[in-house]
Amino acid sequence: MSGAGARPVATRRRRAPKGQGDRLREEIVDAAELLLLQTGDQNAVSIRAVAEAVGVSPPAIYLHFADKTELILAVCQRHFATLDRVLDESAAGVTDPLECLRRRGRAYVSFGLENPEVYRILFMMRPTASPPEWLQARMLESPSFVHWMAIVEAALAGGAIRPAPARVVALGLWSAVHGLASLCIAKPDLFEADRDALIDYLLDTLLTGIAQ
Amino acid sequence: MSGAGARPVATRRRRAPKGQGDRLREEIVDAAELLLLQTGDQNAVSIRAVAEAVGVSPPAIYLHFADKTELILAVCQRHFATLDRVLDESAAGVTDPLECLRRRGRAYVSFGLENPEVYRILFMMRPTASPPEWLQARMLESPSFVHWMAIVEAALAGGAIRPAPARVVALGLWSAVHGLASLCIAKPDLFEADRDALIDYLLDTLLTGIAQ
DNA sequence: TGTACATCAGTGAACGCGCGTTCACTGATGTAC
DNA sequence: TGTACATCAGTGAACGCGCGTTCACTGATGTAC
Repeated sequence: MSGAGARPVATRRRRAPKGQGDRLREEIVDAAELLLLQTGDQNAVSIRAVAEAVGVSPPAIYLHFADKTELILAVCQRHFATLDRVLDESAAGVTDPLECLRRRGRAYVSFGLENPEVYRILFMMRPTASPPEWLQARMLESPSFVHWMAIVEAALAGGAIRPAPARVVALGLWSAVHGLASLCIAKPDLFEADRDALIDYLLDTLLTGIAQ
Repeated sequence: MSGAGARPVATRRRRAPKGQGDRLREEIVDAAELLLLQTGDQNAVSIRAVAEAVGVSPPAIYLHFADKTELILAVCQRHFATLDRVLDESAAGVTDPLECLRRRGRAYVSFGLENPEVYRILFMMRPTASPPEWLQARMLESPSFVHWMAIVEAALAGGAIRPAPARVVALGLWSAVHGLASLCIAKPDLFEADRDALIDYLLDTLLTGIAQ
Protein backbone atom coordinates (compact mmCIF):
# COMPACT_ATOMS: atom_id res chain seq x y z
CA MET A 1 0.00 0.00 0.00
CA SER A 2 2.82 2.35 0.74
CA GLY A 3 4.33 3.04 -2.64
CA ALA A 4 1.24 2.40 -4.78
CA GLY A 5 -1.22 5.02 -3.57
CA ALA A 6 -3.89 6.32 -5.91
CA ARG A 7 -1.89 9.39 -6.73
CA PRO A 8 1.57 9.32 -5.29
CA VAL A 9 3.31 12.65 -5.15
CA ALA A 10 5.83 12.66 -7.94
CA THR A 11 9.36 12.34 -6.76
CA ARG A 12 11.23 15.58 -6.92
CA ARG A 13 13.36 15.91 -9.96
CA ARG A 14 17.10 16.31 -9.68
CA ARG A 15 18.31 19.77 -10.36
CA ALA A 16 20.00 20.14 -13.73
CA PRO A 17 23.72 20.80 -13.80
CA LYS A 18 24.71 24.32 -14.57
CA GLY A 19 24.89 24.66 -18.31
CA GLN A 20 21.84 22.48 -18.96
CA GLY A 21 18.81 24.31 -17.69
CA ASP A 22 17.23 23.67 -21.05
CA ARG A 23 16.77 20.05 -20.18
CA LEU A 24 13.81 21.03 -18.08
CA ARG A 25 12.12 22.57 -21.05
CA GLU A 26 11.94 19.28 -22.89
CA GLU A 27 10.74 17.50 -19.79
CA ILE A 28 7.96 20.04 -19.38
CA VAL A 29 6.74 19.62 -22.94
CA ASP A 30 6.92 15.85 -22.54
CA ALA A 31 4.88 15.99 -19.37
CA ALA A 32 2.26 18.30 -20.86
CA GLU A 33 1.94 16.03 -23.84
CA LEU A 34 1.57 12.96 -21.65
CA LEU A 35 -1.03 14.64 -19.49
CA LEU A 36 -3.01 15.56 -22.58
CA LEU A 37 -2.83 11.99 -23.79
CA GLN A 38 -3.63 10.35 -20.48
CA THR A 39 -6.47 12.52 -19.30
CA GLY A 40 -7.86 13.38 -22.71
CA ASP A 41 -8.75 16.71 -21.23
CA GLN A 42 -7.10 19.96 -22.09
CA ASN A 43 -8.20 21.45 -18.79
CA ALA A 44 -6.20 18.85 -16.94
CA VAL A 45 -3.07 20.39 -18.38
CA SER A 46 -2.60 23.12 -15.83
CA ILE A 47 0.70 24.72 -14.98
CA ARG A 48 0.45 23.12 -11.57
CA ALA A 49 -0.30 19.67 -12.89
CA VAL A 50 2.55 19.81 -15.37
CA ALA A 51 4.92 21.01 -12.68
CA GLU A 52 3.91 18.18 -10.39
CA ALA A 53 4.33 15.63 -13.15
CA VAL A 54 7.84 16.85 -13.85
CA GLY A 55 8.64 16.93 -10.14
CA VAL A 56 9.24 20.64 -9.98
CA SER A 57 7.51 23.68 -8.46
CA PRO A 58 5.01 25.66 -10.57
CA PRO A 59 7.15 28.79 -10.91
CA ALA A 60 9.88 26.69 -12.50
CA ILE A 61 7.71 26.42 -15.60
CA TYR A 62 8.11 30.15 -16.10
CA LEU A 63 11.83 29.79 -16.44
CA HIS A 64 11.14 28.30 -19.85
CA PHE A 65 7.73 29.54 -21.00
CA ALA A 66 6.40 33.07 -20.80
CA ASP A 67 2.91 31.80 -20.05
CA LYS A 68 0.61 28.84 -20.41
CA THR A 69 -0.25 29.58 -24.02
CA GLU A 70 3.38 29.26 -24.97
CA LEU A 71 3.54 25.85 -23.36
CA ILE A 72 0.46 24.54 -25.13
CA LEU A 73 1.80 25.98 -28.35
CA ALA A 74 5.01 24.03 -27.93
CA VAL A 75 3.07 20.79 -27.57
CA CYS A 76 1.01 21.55 -30.65
CA GLN A 77 3.94 22.48 -32.81
CA ARG A 78 5.54 19.18 -32.06
CA HIS A 79 2.43 17.35 -33.19
CA PHE A 80 1.89 19.45 -36.25
CA ALA A 81 5.31 18.34 -37.41
CA THR A 82 4.42 14.74 -36.62
CA LEU A 83 1.20 14.97 -38.61
CA ASP A 84 3.07 16.17 -41.64
CA ARG A 85 5.59 13.36 -41.37
CA VAL A 86 2.92 10.71 -40.90
CA LEU A 87 1.01 11.90 -43.93
CA ASP A 88 4.10 11.91 -46.09
CA GLU A 89 5.06 8.45 -44.98
CA SER A 90 1.61 7.09 -45.65
CA ALA A 91 1.87 7.88 -49.34
CA ALA A 92 5.57 7.45 -49.86
CA GLY A 93 6.34 6.10 -53.30
CA VAL A 94 2.77 6.36 -54.55
CA THR A 95 2.52 8.19 -57.85
CA ASP A 96 -1.18 8.01 -58.66
CA PRO A 97 -2.68 11.21 -57.23
CA LEU A 98 -6.02 9.63 -56.36
CA GLU A 99 -4.36 6.80 -54.51
CA CYS A 100 -2.18 9.36 -52.84
CA LEU A 101 -5.21 11.30 -51.63
CA ARG A 102 -6.80 8.12 -50.37
CA ARG A 103 -3.77 7.11 -48.33
CA ARG A 104 -3.22 10.54 -46.89
CA GLY A 105 -6.89 10.83 -46.05
CA ARG A 106 -6.82 7.56 -44.21
CA ALA A 107 -3.64 8.50 -42.37
CA TYR A 108 -5.14 11.83 -41.44
CA VAL A 109 -8.13 10.21 -39.77
CA SER A 110 -5.88 7.73 -38.00
CA PHE A 111 -3.75 10.54 -36.65
CA GLY A 112 -6.82 12.21 -35.25
CA LEU A 113 -8.02 9.04 -33.55
CA GLU A 114 -4.61 8.38 -32.05
CA ASN A 115 -4.10 11.93 -30.79
CA PRO A 116 -7.62 13.07 -29.99
CA GLU A 117 -6.79 15.91 -27.63
CA VAL A 118 -4.05 17.28 -29.79
CA TYR A 119 -6.34 17.02 -32.77
CA ARG A 120 -8.97 18.85 -30.82
CA ILE A 121 -6.64 21.72 -30.06
CA LEU A 122 -5.31 21.93 -33.58
CA PHE A 123 -8.52 21.67 -35.52
CA MET A 124 -11.59 21.82 -33.32
CA MET A 125 -10.98 24.73 -31.01
CA ARG A 126 -12.46 28.18 -31.07
CA PRO A 127 -9.95 30.43 -32.84
CA THR A 128 -9.66 32.87 -29.94
CA ALA A 129 -8.94 30.01 -27.60
CA SER A 130 -6.14 28.71 -29.77
CA PRO A 131 -2.74 30.26 -29.34
CA PRO A 132 -2.66 33.50 -31.30
CA GLU A 133 0.35 32.39 -33.27
CA TRP A 134 -1.89 29.66 -34.59
CA LEU A 135 -3.13 31.99 -37.26
CA GLN A 136 -5.60 30.39 -39.50
CA ALA A 137 -4.00 31.79 -42.58
CA ARG A 138 -0.77 30.02 -41.67
CA MET A 139 -2.57 26.73 -41.71
CA LEU A 140 -2.83 27.04 -45.47
CA GLU A 141 0.94 27.46 -45.58
CA SER A 142 1.62 24.44 -43.42
CA PRO A 143 3.51 21.63 -45.10
CA SER A 144 0.54 19.31 -44.61
CA PHE A 145 -1.84 21.50 -46.50
CA VAL A 146 0.67 22.57 -49.12
CA HIS A 147 1.36 18.94 -49.97
CA TRP A 148 -2.32 18.13 -50.01
CA MET A 149 -2.96 21.03 -52.34
CA ALA A 150 -0.11 20.02 -54.64
CA ILE A 151 -1.54 16.55 -55.08
CA VAL A 152 -4.95 17.97 -55.89
CA GLU A 153 -3.36 20.24 -58.48
CA ALA A 154 -1.50 17.32 -60.00
CA ALA A 155 -4.73 15.35 -60.19
CA LEU A 156 -6.48 18.25 -61.84
CA ALA A 157 -3.66 18.77 -64.30
CA GLY A 158 -3.62 15.09 -65.18
CA GLY A 159 -7.34 15.11 -65.79
CA ALA A 160 -7.96 12.56 -63.06
CA ILE A 161 -10.66 14.65 -61.42
CA ARG A 162 -13.35 16.88 -62.81
CA PRO A 163 -12.42 20.55 -63.17
CA ALA A 164 -12.89 22.78 -60.15
CA PRO A 165 -10.78 25.35 -58.32
CA ALA A 166 -7.96 23.45 -56.66
CA ARG A 167 -8.49 25.25 -53.41
CA VAL A 168 -12.14 24.25 -53.30
CA VAL A 169 -11.31 20.64 -54.02
CA ALA A 170 -8.57 20.57 -51.39
CA LEU A 171 -10.66 22.24 -48.72
CA GLY A 172 -13.70 20.13 -49.55
CA LEU A 173 -11.87 16.86 -49.24
CA TRP A 174 -10.15 18.02 -46.08
CA SER A 175 -13.50 19.00 -44.60
CA ALA A 176 -14.92 15.58 -45.25
CA VAL A 177 -12.11 13.60 -43.66
CA HIS A 178 -11.93 16.09 -40.84
CA GLY A 179 -15.64 15.47 -40.28
CA LEU A 180 -15.09 11.79 -39.76
CA ALA A 181 -12.10 12.32 -37.50
CA SER A 182 -13.77 14.95 -35.39
CA LEU A 183 -17.06 13.11 -35.02
CA CYS A 184 -15.19 10.00 -33.96
CA ILE A 185 -13.43 12.10 -31.34
CA ALA A 186 -16.54 13.91 -30.15
CA LYS A 187 -18.85 10.89 -30.18
CA PRO A 188 -16.66 7.81 -29.97
CA ASP A 189 -19.39 5.36 -29.04
CA LEU A 190 -21.39 6.28 -32.08
CA PHE A 191 -18.77 5.10 -34.50
CA GLU A 192 -16.97 2.32 -32.78
CA ALA A 193 -18.53 -0.52 -34.73
CA ASP A 194 -18.48 1.11 -38.14
CA ARG A 195 -15.25 3.01 -37.98
CA ASP A 196 -13.27 1.09 -40.58
CA ALA A 197 -16.23 0.60 -42.88
CA LEU A 198 -16.97 4.30 -42.61
CA ILE A 199 -13.55 5.53 -43.54
CA ASP A 200 -13.50 3.17 -46.54
CA TYR A 201 -16.97 4.17 -47.64
CA LEU A 202 -16.28 7.87 -47.25
CA LEU A 203 -13.02 7.76 -49.17
CA ASP A 204 -14.59 5.68 -51.95
CA THR A 205 -17.47 8.09 -52.17
CA LEU A 206 -15.28 11.17 -52.27
CA LEU A 207 -12.85 9.78 -54.82
CA THR A 208 -15.68 8.56 -57.03
CA GLY A 209 -17.40 11.89 -56.63
CA ILE A 210 -14.46 14.03 -57.64
CA ALA A 211 -13.35 11.76 -60.46
CA GLN A 212 -13.70 12.87 -64.05
CA MET B 1 -22.39 58.80 -19.65
CA SER B 2 -24.65 57.80 -16.84
CA GLY B 3 -26.94 55.23 -18.42
CA ALA B 4 -24.66 54.01 -21.21
CA GLY B 5 -21.63 52.68 -19.34
CA ALA B 6 -19.53 49.94 -20.91
CA ARG B 7 -21.23 47.28 -18.88
CA PRO B 8 -24.17 48.65 -16.94
CA VAL B 9 -25.38 46.51 -14.11
CA ALA B 10 -28.56 44.86 -15.29
CA THR B 11 -31.65 46.29 -13.71
CA ARG B 12 -33.10 44.07 -11.11
CA ARG B 13 -35.95 42.00 -12.36
CA ARG B 14 -39.40 42.32 -10.86
CA ARG B 15 -40.32 39.48 -8.67
CA ALA B 16 -42.85 37.11 -10.28
CA PRO B 17 -46.35 36.96 -8.84
CA LYS B 18 -47.11 34.01 -6.72
CA GLY B 19 -48.26 31.20 -8.97
CA GLN B 20 -45.80 32.03 -11.73
CA GLY B 21 -42.36 31.28 -10.44
CA ASP B 22 -41.83 29.26 -13.61
CA ARG B 23 -41.57 32.43 -15.62
CA LEU B 24 -38.06 32.86 -14.33
CA ARG B 25 -37.09 29.51 -15.76
CA GLU B 26 -37.81 30.63 -19.29
CA GLU B 27 -36.00 33.89 -18.74
CA ILE B 28 -32.96 32.03 -17.49
CA VAL B 29 -32.81 29.77 -20.54
CA ASP B 30 -33.31 32.79 -22.80
CA ALA B 31 -30.46 34.62 -21.11
CA ALA B 32 -28.13 31.63 -21.26
CA GLU B 33 -28.91 31.21 -24.94
CA LEU B 34 -28.28 34.87 -25.63
CA LEU B 35 -25.02 34.83 -23.74
CA LEU B 36 -23.88 31.84 -25.76
CA LEU B 37 -24.80 33.60 -28.96
CA GLN B 38 -23.29 36.96 -28.08
CA THR B 39 -20.03 35.85 -26.55
CA GLY B 40 -19.57 32.76 -28.66
CA ASP B 41 -17.92 31.26 -25.65
CA GLN B 42 -19.34 28.49 -23.57
CA ASN B 43 -17.21 29.53 -20.61
CA ALA B 44 -18.90 32.91 -20.57
CA VAL B 45 -22.11 31.17 -19.63
CA SER B 46 -21.50 30.97 -15.90
CA ILE B 47 -24.25 30.78 -13.32
CA ARG B 48 -23.23 34.22 -12.17
CA ALA B 49 -23.28 35.77 -15.64
CA VAL B 50 -26.67 34.30 -16.42
CA ALA B 51 -28.05 35.51 -13.12
CA GLU B 52 -26.77 39.01 -13.77
CA ALA B 53 -28.23 39.05 -17.27
CA VAL B 54 -31.62 38.05 -15.92
CA GLY B 55 -31.34 40.59 -13.10
CA VAL B 56 -31.44 38.08 -10.30
CA SER B 57 -29.05 36.71 -7.69
CA PRO B 58 -27.02 33.59 -8.51
CA PRO B 59 -28.81 31.30 -6.03
CA ALA B 60 -32.10 32.06 -7.78
CA ILE B 61 -30.92 29.92 -10.67
CA TYR B 62 -31.01 26.92 -8.37
CA LEU B 63 -34.72 27.37 -7.82
CA HIS B 64 -35.17 26.05 -11.35
CA PHE B 65 -32.12 24.00 -12.21
CA ALA B 66 -30.42 21.44 -10.05
CA ASP B 67 -27.00 22.46 -11.36
CA LYS B 68 -25.24 24.11 -14.23
CA THR B 69 -25.37 21.00 -16.40
CA GLU B 70 -29.14 21.02 -16.28
CA LEU B 71 -29.21 24.61 -17.47
CA ILE B 72 -26.91 23.99 -20.40
CA LEU B 73 -28.93 20.91 -21.23
CA ALA B 74 -32.11 22.99 -21.40
CA VAL B 75 -30.49 25.35 -23.89
CA CYS B 76 -29.29 22.45 -26.02
CA GLN B 77 -32.60 20.65 -26.05
CA ARG B 78 -34.29 23.73 -27.38
CA HIS B 79 -31.83 23.94 -30.23
CA PHE B 80 -31.93 20.26 -30.99
CA ALA B 81 -35.66 20.66 -31.59
CA THR B 82 -34.98 23.69 -33.78
CA LEU B 83 -32.43 21.79 -35.83
CA ASP B 84 -34.92 19.05 -36.54
CA ARG B 85 -37.58 21.54 -37.58
CA VAL B 86 -35.21 23.47 -39.82
CA LEU B 87 -34.08 20.32 -41.57
CA ASP B 88 -37.63 19.16 -42.17
CA GLU B 89 -38.65 22.52 -43.54
CA SER B 90 -35.68 22.66 -45.87
CA ALA B 91 -36.85 19.57 -47.72
CA ALA B 92 -40.59 19.94 -47.34
CA GLY B 93 -42.44 18.62 -50.37
CA VAL B 94 -39.35 17.19 -52.00
CA THR B 95 -39.82 13.57 -53.00
CA ASP B 96 -36.55 12.71 -54.72
CA PRO B 97 -34.35 11.24 -51.99
CA LEU B 98 -31.10 12.59 -53.42
CA GLU B 99 -32.49 16.10 -53.67
CA CYS B 100 -33.80 15.65 -50.18
CA LEU B 101 -30.34 14.76 -48.89
CA ARG B 102 -28.85 17.71 -50.67
CA ARG B 103 -31.28 20.18 -49.16
CA ARG B 104 -31.03 18.78 -45.68
CA GLY B 105 -27.26 18.72 -45.94
CA ARG B 106 -27.18 22.35 -46.93
CA ALA B 107 -29.61 23.30 -44.17
CA TYR B 108 -27.53 21.38 -41.66
CA VAL B 109 -24.39 23.34 -42.47
CA SER B 110 -26.34 26.61 -42.35
CA PHE B 111 -27.69 25.75 -38.93
CA GLY B 112 -24.17 25.17 -37.70
CA LEU B 113 -22.90 28.47 -39.06
CA GLU B 114 -25.81 30.38 -37.55
CA ASN B 115 -25.54 28.75 -34.13
CA PRO B 116 -21.84 28.06 -33.77
CA GLU B 117 -21.63 27.73 -30.00
CA VAL B 118 -24.71 25.58 -29.77
CA TYR B 119 -23.38 23.44 -32.59
CA ARG B 120 -20.11 23.18 -30.74
CA ILE B 121 -21.80 21.90 -27.62
CA LEU B 122 -24.02 19.48 -29.48
CA PHE B 123 -21.53 17.97 -31.87
CA MET B 124 -17.97 19.03 -31.12
CA MET B 125 -17.59 18.58 -27.40
CA ARG B 126 -15.83 15.88 -25.48
CA PRO B 127 -18.45 13.31 -24.43
CA THR B 128 -17.65 13.61 -20.72
CA ALA B 129 -18.01 17.37 -20.93
CA SER B 130 -21.43 17.13 -22.50
CA PRO B 131 -24.38 16.68 -20.20
CA PRO B 132 -24.60 13.01 -19.31
CA GLU B 133 -28.15 12.80 -20.56
CA TRP B 134 -26.71 13.61 -23.94
CA LEU B 135 -25.98 9.98 -24.45
CA GLN B 136 -24.42 9.32 -27.76
CA ALA B 137 -26.68 6.36 -28.39
CA ARG B 138 -29.68 8.64 -28.09
CA MET B 139 -28.37 10.75 -30.90
CA LEU B 140 -29.12 7.91 -33.27
CA GLU B 141 -32.70 7.97 -32.02
CA SER B 142 -33.09 11.71 -32.44
CA PRO B 143 -35.69 12.81 -35.01
CA SER B 144 -32.98 14.48 -37.08
CA PHE B 145 -30.98 11.32 -37.51
CA VAL B 146 -33.99 9.03 -37.83
CA HIS B 147 -35.29 11.12 -40.71
CA TRP B 148 -31.88 11.27 -42.33
CA MET B 149 -31.58 7.51 -42.05
CA ALA B 150 -35.05 6.96 -43.51
CA ILE B 151 -34.20 9.01 -46.57
CA VAL B 152 -31.02 7.05 -47.09
CA GLU B 153 -32.99 3.83 -46.82
CA ALA B 154 -35.51 5.07 -49.32
CA ALA B 155 -32.73 5.99 -51.70
CA LEU B 156 -31.17 2.57 -51.28
CA ALA B 157 -34.50 0.82 -51.79
CA GLY B 158 -35.19 2.88 -54.91
CA GLY B 159 -31.81 2.03 -56.34
CA ALA B 160 -30.76 5.66 -56.44
CA ILE B 161 -27.49 4.99 -54.64
CA ARG B 162 -25.08 2.13 -54.80
CA PRO B 163 -25.63 -0.64 -52.25
CA ALA B 164 -24.08 -0.23 -48.83
CA PRO B 165 -25.26 -0.58 -45.25
CA ALA B 166 -27.74 2.25 -44.67
CA ARG B 167 -26.10 3.14 -41.39
CA VAL B 168 -22.71 3.51 -43.01
CA VAL B 169 -24.12 5.70 -45.75
CA ALA B 170 -26.03 7.86 -43.29
CA LEU B 171 -23.09 8.28 -40.91
CA GLY B 172 -20.67 8.85 -43.78
CA LEU B 173 -22.70 11.64 -45.31
CA TRP B 174 -23.32 13.17 -41.92
CA SER B 175 -19.59 13.11 -41.17
CA ALA B 176 -18.81 14.95 -44.35
CA VAL B 177 -21.30 17.78 -43.87
CA HIS B 178 -20.39 17.96 -40.21
CA GLY B 179 -16.78 18.36 -41.28
CA LEU B 180 -17.57 21.42 -43.31
CA ALA B 181 -19.75 22.93 -40.59
CA SER B 182 -17.26 22.30 -37.83
CA LEU B 183 -14.22 23.51 -39.76
CA CYS B 184 -16.07 26.69 -40.66
CA ILE B 185 -16.79 27.16 -36.98
CA ALA B 186 -13.29 26.33 -35.80
CA LYS B 187 -11.41 28.23 -38.52
CA PRO B 188 -13.82 30.84 -39.87
CA ASP B 189 -11.23 32.92 -41.70
CA LEU B 190 -10.04 29.94 -43.66
CA PHE B 191 -13.34 29.41 -45.37
CA GLU B 192 -14.91 32.79 -45.66
CA ALA B 193 -14.28 33.32 -49.33
CA ASP B 194 -15.09 29.81 -50.50
CA ARG B 195 -17.92 28.93 -48.18
CA ASP B 196 -20.75 28.73 -50.70
CA ALA B 197 -18.64 27.16 -53.40
CA LEU B 198 -17.44 24.62 -50.90
CA ILE B 199 -20.81 23.47 -49.72
CA ASP B 200 -21.96 23.12 -53.33
CA TYR B 201 -18.85 21.25 -54.36
CA LEU B 202 -18.97 18.97 -51.37
CA LEU B 203 -22.62 18.09 -51.82
CA ASP B 204 -22.13 17.48 -55.54
CA THR B 205 -19.16 15.29 -54.83
CA LEU B 206 -20.94 13.27 -52.18
CA LEU B 207 -24.12 12.78 -54.17
CA THR B 208 -22.19 11.81 -57.28
CA GLY B 209 -20.05 9.51 -55.21
CA ILE B 210 -22.89 7.59 -53.60
CA ALA B 211 -24.97 7.39 -56.76
CA GLN B 212 -25.53 4.09 -58.48
C1' DT C 1 -63.44 45.66 5.44
C1' DG C 2 -59.50 44.35 8.45
C1' DT C 3 -56.01 41.44 10.13
C1' DA C 4 -53.15 37.33 11.20
C1' DC C 5 -50.71 34.05 8.85
C1' DA C 6 -48.73 30.57 5.53
C1' DT C 7 -46.53 30.46 1.27
C1' DC C 8 -42.82 30.92 -1.71
C1' DA C 9 -39.90 33.76 -4.95
C1' DG C 10 -36.33 35.36 -4.10
C1' DT C 11 -31.57 37.57 -1.40
C1' DG C 12 -26.73 38.24 0.81
C1' DA C 13 -22.93 36.42 2.47
C1' DA C 14 -19.99 32.99 2.58
C1' DC C 15 -17.75 28.22 1.59
C1' DG C 16 -13.82 25.96 -0.65
C1' DC C 17 -11.66 25.12 -4.98
C1' DG C 18 -8.08 25.29 -8.59
C1' DC C 19 -6.23 28.34 -11.40
C1' DG C 20 -2.21 31.52 -13.60
C1' DT C 21 1.16 34.25 -12.04
C1' DT C 22 4.60 37.03 -9.08
C1' DC C 23 8.14 37.89 -5.79
C1' DA C 24 11.70 37.57 -2.72
C1' DC C 25 14.64 33.92 -1.57
C1' DT C 26 18.02 29.75 -1.42
C1' DG C 27 21.57 26.84 -2.09
C1' DA C 28 24.18 23.73 -5.18
C1' DT C 29 27.46 24.30 -8.93
C1' DG C 30 31.32 25.82 -11.13
C1' DT C 31 35.22 29.28 -11.48
C1' DA C 32 38.97 32.64 -10.39
C1' DC C 33 42.61 33.38 -7.63
C1' DT D 1 44.94 22.23 -2.79
C1' DG D 2 41.92 25.68 -0.59
C1' DT D 3 38.69 29.31 -0.44
C1' DA D 4 35.83 33.35 -1.74
C1' DC D 5 32.50 34.39 -4.89
C1' DA D 6 29.25 34.86 -8.95
C1' DT D 7 25.96 32.30 -11.33
C1' DC D 8 21.64 30.37 -12.01
C1' DA D 9 18.31 26.45 -11.53
C1' DG D 10 15.32 26.26 -8.92
C1' DT D 11 11.75 27.00 -4.27
C1' DG D 12 7.85 28.56 -0.94
C1' DA D 13 4.45 31.44 0.03
C1' DA D 14 1.27 34.32 -1.42
C1' DC D 15 -1.66 37.35 -4.70
C1' DG D 16 -6.28 37.90 -6.68
C1' DC D 17 -9.62 35.80 -9.62
C1' DG D 18 -14.03 33.68 -10.97
C1' DC D 19 -16.21 29.75 -10.33
C1' DG D 20 -20.35 26.40 -8.59
C1' DT D 21 -22.85 25.85 -4.75
C1' DT D 22 -24.98 26.19 0.10
C1' DC D 23 -27.34 28.20 3.92
C1' DA D 24 -29.92 30.91 6.79
C1' DC D 25 -32.80 34.63 5.89
C1' DT D 26 -36.46 38.15 4.10
C1' DG D 27 -40.38 40.21 2.63
C1' DA D 28 -44.08 40.66 -0.84
C1' DT D 29 -48.17 38.07 -2.09
C1' DG D 30 -52.30 35.92 -1.52
C1' DT D 31 -55.77 33.64 1.60
C1' DA D 32 -58.66 32.33 5.65
C1' DC D 33 -61.32 34.07 9.04
